[in-house]
Amino acid sequence: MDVSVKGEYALRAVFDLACRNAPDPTKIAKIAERQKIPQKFLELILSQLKQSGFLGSKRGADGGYFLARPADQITVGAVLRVIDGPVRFSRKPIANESADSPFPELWTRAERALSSVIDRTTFADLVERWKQKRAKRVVNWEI
Amino acid sequence: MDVSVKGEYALRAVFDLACRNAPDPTKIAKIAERQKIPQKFLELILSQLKQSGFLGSKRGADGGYFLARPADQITVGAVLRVIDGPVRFSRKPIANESADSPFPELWTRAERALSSVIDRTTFADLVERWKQKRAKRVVNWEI
DNA sequence: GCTTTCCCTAGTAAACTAGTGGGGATTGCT
DNA sequence: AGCAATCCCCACTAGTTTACTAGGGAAAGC
Repeated sequence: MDVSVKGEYALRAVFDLACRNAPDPTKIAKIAERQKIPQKFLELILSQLKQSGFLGSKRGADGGYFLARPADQITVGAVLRVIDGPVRFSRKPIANESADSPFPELWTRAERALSSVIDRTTFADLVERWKQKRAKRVVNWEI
Repeated sequence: MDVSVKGEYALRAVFDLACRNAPDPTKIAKIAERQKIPQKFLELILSQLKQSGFLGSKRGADGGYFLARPADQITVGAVLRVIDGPVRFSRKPIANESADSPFPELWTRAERALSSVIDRTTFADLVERWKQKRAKRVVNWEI
């Protein structure tokens, strides 16, 4: 019922890349350091995110990872789904289970409510909100 | 990210009791049979639901379990919380984690969306909806 | 007093989580 | 061409959680 550590690492990594929207690649080691993620574990995650089409990479010295699409076309939900599996509220129903129960309908309602949050939030949104928050804090300090 | 089998068993058990709103107790074995739940496992779950105040019980021959409150005062969310733990979308943040991230706010939004579904749905609602669905099906058959 | 029921503690196989380790294969730089 | 930095890939593992099962014990009703 909650997103795994791996899932949160994935989100943080994509967010890190979305923040610096430069086209030049960022090294695994840098992301790992900034986001406090075990490097070897992060390698696994980034590789998976690349396979799924969210990230691109460049090898060799001065290589690294970068967003394969603009940040406003990557949603939190999509990233979570490839890392943590389908975002359900209930578990997958087993085959010959009688559907004669009121719960499946409830689960789809719950999942729709969830999706309406995480599938409408892009990393561009997150970066923007985060910058605004930062700005507000600075203003408060200056008063 | 999804409710456990145990959680679903608990919901089905409470639903079973809510359907027959009789005040006389229902035996574990009956619930287990109707809902296809391993009996010993169900004992564990019912005991937990009693400790949490949802159910009452009566011992001896002709004993069993019953709802401790009317069905319209038991929500799906409340039952799930005592069985599966807090209904979160993200995991509990560790202590010294820098909150300097855009995600906590997103998680609270997701959790609010979820709660708005499961904390507003009572077992009385479920029973009513289920009966209506049944009725509709019968009508269709009669046409 | 005997059975039927709830009640309680412990254990356990399988699956999953959160990593680690060891080495390749590519690329860019000099 | 040589070298170092980087991504890439596969296997392995300690620890935790899940979904149960075993084996009784205690109380209530007939």
